[in-house]
Amino acid sequence: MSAANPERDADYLGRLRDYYAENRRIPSFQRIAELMGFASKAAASKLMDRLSNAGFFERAPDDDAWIPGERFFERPLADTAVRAGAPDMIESSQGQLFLVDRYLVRQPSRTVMVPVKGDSMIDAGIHDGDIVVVVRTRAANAGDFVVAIVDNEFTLKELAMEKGKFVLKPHNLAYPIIRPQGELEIFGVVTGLVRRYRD
Amino acid sequence: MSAANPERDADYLGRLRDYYAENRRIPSFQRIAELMGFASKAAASKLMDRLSNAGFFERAPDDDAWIPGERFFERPLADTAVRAGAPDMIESSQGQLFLVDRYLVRQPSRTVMVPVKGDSMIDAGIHDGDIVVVVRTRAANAGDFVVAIVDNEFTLKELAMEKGKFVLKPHNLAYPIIRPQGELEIFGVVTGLVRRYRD
DNA sequence: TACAGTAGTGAACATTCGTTCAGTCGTGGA
DNA sequence: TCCACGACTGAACGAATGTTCACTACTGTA
Repeated sequence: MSAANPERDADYLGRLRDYYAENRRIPSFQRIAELMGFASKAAASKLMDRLSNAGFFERAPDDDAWIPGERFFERPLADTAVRAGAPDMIESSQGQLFLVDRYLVRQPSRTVMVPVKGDSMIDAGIHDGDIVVVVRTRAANAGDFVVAIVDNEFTLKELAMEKGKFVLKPHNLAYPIIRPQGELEIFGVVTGLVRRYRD
Repeated sequence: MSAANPERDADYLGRLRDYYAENRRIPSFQRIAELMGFASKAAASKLMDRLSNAGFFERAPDDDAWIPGERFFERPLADTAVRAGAPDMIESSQGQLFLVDRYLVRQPSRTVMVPVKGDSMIDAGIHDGDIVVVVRTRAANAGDFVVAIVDNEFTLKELAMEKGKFVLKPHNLAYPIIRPQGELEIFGVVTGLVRRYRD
C-alpha cells in the first residue's frame, strides 16, 4: 500500500463501529483481521495503534484490553448547506462531529432517563414512548417542563405560575391543569428528549 | 457455602458493575476470580451462568464472549427515597457515554445526525432545532419519515404514496404536499430524534 | 529514478483464555 | 441424624490471544 490513507482507515473504523454496535465489544485482532480482510493479526494490531492515536480507542485501565475512546461514539453531523456526497470522514474535514450523550447529558450523576407515558404533552411534541432526559433538582422555574410527584405518581407537565402559586400545565387540551393543594414536589427538570422510530 | 444465596450474587453483580463502569468491559473468568476472591476460574464460570440466567449477561452473537444483558444497567434507585408508582427509569451511571447513543444508533457507519430547520413536521412532534438520527439508505417505505433531496436542499418529510407515485407529505397544514417531477432522491430514513431544552 | 515511509504478510512465541471434571465443604430439608 | 444440593476447589487441556520481527509491496516525493 502507500502513505497514510485516511479514507481506508475511516472505512475500517466504520466496520469496527458496526461490530461494536452489534456485539458491544471490540473484536480481537484475529477477528479484526477477518473483518477487514487482513491475512495477519499484526496488521490488525497496527490498525488499532493508528486508530487509538487518533483518539478512537484507549487501553483499559485494568489490563491491556481495548476500550472505545471518546471519539468512537462521534457521529457525523450533516451541515445543511452540504450537498449530497457521502460524509465518510475520519478527520472532520468540514462536517462536524456529534456526540449524542454529550449533547444531552451535562451532569451524568444527576441525570435520569424517564420514559413518557400518555399524551398529556403531545402539543409540545412529547409523545407516548419518548424518553425524556431529566436533571434531578427541586429548583425549577415557571416555563420549565418538569417531572413532578403528584399523588405518589410521576407526572410530566409544564410548571406554570397561576395567581402566585405553582400549577402543572399539560400541553393537551383534553387534560386539566393540575392545581396541587399543599406542597408541590418537583422530581427534576426536563433538559432533553429522545425518540426512536420503529425500525 | 450453601443453597442458592441471592445476597451473595447481588454483591458479586455489584462488583462486576463497578468493574464494567471503569473498564467498559466484562472481565475474564480469571479476573472475575480475583475480583471475587475465588481460587478457581470454574467458580467464576458458574457465577456467570447464574447471572446470565437471571438476565444480567448475555453471550455476544458473534463469538462466545460475554456482553451486558438487559438487566445489567438496571438500577435499584432505592437510594433516592423513591415511592410507589415510580416509573422504571434508567439512571445513567457515571460517565455512561454510550447509553443514549446505543439506544439510537444501530448502524453507526451509515448513521448521520441532521439538524431540523423549519416547522413543516411540527404536527409529528418534530420541532425546529431538533436533531434527527438518519440512516443513509435509498430503500424507504411509504410511511417512513425521510430526508430527501429536493432542489439541492435537504427536506424532512413523510414519504407517502399518491396514485402510485411517491410524494413528500409535511405534517403541518400550512405546507403543501411536494410532488416531485422526475426522480425523488432519498438521502436516508429517520430512525430517531434528539431534542435539547434550554440550558 | 532512487528513496523513504507506510500498509500489510507470515511465522514464531509465551501467555491467557474458557472448558471440563472429579472432588471438598457447608447448609437446609427430610 | 443423614442426605441432597449448590458453591467452590484445583488441576488439566486445547484453543485463542497479543506481541515481536524480518519481510514484501506500494506510493508520493526528492
